[in-house]
Amino acid sequence: MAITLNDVAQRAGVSRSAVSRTFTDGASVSKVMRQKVEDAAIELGYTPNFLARSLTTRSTKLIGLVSDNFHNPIFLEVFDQFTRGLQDRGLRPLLVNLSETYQASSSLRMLQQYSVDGVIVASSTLPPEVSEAFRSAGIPVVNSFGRFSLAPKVDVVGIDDEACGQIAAETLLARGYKRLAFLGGPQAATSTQSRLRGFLSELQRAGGPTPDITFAEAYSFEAGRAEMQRLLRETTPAEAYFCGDDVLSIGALSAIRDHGLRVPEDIGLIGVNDMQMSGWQNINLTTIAQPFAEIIQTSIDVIVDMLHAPKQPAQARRLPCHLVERGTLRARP
Amino acid sequence: MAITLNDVAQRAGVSRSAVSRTFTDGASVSKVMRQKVEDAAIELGYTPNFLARSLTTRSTKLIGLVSDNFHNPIFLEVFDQFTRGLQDRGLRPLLVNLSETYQASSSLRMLQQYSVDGVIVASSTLPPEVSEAFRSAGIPVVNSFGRFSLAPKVDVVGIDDEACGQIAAETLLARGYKRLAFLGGPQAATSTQSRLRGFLSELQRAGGPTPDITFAEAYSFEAGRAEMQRLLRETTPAEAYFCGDDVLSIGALSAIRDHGLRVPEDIGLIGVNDMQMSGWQNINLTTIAQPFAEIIQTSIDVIVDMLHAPKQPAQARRLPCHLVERGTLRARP
DNA sequence: TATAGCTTTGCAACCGGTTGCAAAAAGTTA
DNA sequence: TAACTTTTTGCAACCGGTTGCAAAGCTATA
Repeated sequence: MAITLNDVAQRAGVSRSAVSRTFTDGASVSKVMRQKVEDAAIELGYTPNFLARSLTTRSTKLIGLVSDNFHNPIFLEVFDQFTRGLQDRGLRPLLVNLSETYQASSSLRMLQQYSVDGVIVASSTLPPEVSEAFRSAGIPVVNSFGRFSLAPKVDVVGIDDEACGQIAAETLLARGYKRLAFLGGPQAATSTQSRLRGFLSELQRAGGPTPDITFAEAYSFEAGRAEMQRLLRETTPAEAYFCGDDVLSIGALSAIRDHGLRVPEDIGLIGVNDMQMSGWQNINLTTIAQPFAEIIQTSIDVIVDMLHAPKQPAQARRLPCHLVERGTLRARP
Repeated sequence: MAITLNDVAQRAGVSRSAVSRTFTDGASVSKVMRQKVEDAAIELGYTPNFLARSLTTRSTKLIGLVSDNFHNPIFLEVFDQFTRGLQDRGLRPLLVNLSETYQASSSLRMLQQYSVDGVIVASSTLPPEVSEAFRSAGIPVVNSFGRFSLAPKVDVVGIDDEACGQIAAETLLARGYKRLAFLGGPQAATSTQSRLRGFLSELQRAGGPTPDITFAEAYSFEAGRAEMQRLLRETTPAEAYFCGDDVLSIGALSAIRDHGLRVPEDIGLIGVNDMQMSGWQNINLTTIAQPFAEIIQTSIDVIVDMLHAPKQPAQARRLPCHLVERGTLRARP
């Protein structure tokens, strides 16, 4: 069926090794030999089989890209940038979608069977153990969008979630809001916890109010909407909410408007992420931007480095966030 | 490093073939042999190398998932369902992101080198030649979201774009709109052309008006917004617009509201896709739903069938769309 | 108990490549 | 031209598996 090394060798009247060498950088082949082989190869339409090659070179150029975030719109941008970045470096993303029916443990086994060169775990909600399992299995791994830690067991590239909470607190205080609230993502998510911690500590430091604290079931529109509906029904709403992320904020926004209240006049809202849609004029959400491009670039750099020099001590990197002002917070008093 | 067949064979004191057979369904192994091997395998933590295996079995279970739609939010849902569907059948998606810097031709070469078992081209904008190239190379391929044709050169699973245009026309006429317009996606996109054709032919059949016709630069929020801004500035707007897709509609919606007009009171809008966000209360777009789940399921079924019985004659399947009524068209008069 | 028939097993070749090694070829130097 | 280097080449073994084939082991039958 497909053209192999042997076919080319035979056609060119040379040894198999000769053919192999012309397709291996840095191997010793004379000009005339190379010419002969290349002619035959072009004639037959030969292209070397990467998988067979990987058997001896021990490198497949396959990178497992595992995530459980196939519902949050920001992840389309994330996948876009990851796939392009990997492609640019000659690496191939093998996509893994974790869910109830497909556990992290089976993905480890699977990625092992495919001899991936490395794994990128792209998720702000998966527990660190998922990434750690890859490292224990001897597979280079980086956890993108993971939680910062001073003594990480695997390499992590993410934002400074605490600083993020801090920025939210500063911003809301500077706008003169008095009754504040935190409307987080799922309570178990590592990102939610850290953002809350930063938010609280900055409020305390600045002598601000003690905020109400609630959590949505997920980082999703529906969850944000449902939780905000509950708050509007059962409580006296705060003046401004720091929401776990943008999609949650947009859900909350819709609940507030449905309830007949105006944003930012009656209630202020600030999110996290700065996803594309937050900039859409009919949403126009004030939010704290994550540096997606940098996180992804850095993650790829880290994994590429590991391919060449495996088993350096793990390092956690946190990249800075910044405020993006739009229309869901009132102006400075 | 990794545990191989040999290690297990040695540990269990049996031949390599015996080990191979215990890990191959349908091979002949006695109970006691299987036990011995499995014990040794578990002890050593052995798991067979899929790539080495693929060399002789000629099946990698790798499926190329190629797309150029990494910006339209619906594609996150699409990737989610594709990856899950493939995983459920033991197939692995090798993701390819086509762009200016990464052409279809290099992706063909690349996927050949990785001996993928098949390819899914998921795009409503790529020309048919992209899919056809895979078929010519002998790789089973299905074009998801591709354009219907009576004599397709490759298998296609998509919606009936013409019927879609027809539904739009019927709906707008039934609502009593008189001045209609088509605001399409990129003029070159196959989907745009067919939707327009169906729209026009139904208007004509029903004795409706002749609509204005314009095209946005892309299926994107910005493009829809820009084109609608231009229309509002330079023309007398129509009473209702049939927009190329939802994300385009949402862009148009934002332009209309910014211009001080109300939807649906001043201008009506109907999209195509029914992506998640269209249902969000702050958008609430009337639209024509694509049966994403069915298209994806069918695509996977088709490719799986091809793995077992390759080179059947190509077939184009079109799945029905349906209207989803929300808030951007006025009620029946 | 010998014989036929079926199952289980190991040998060895193969899948499509790479690579260490030694022989052959080509290039240098005296 | 002989002796010595350096480069190029092919052989053969190997990467981690699978599989056709024939020999070995079992069971059933006469």
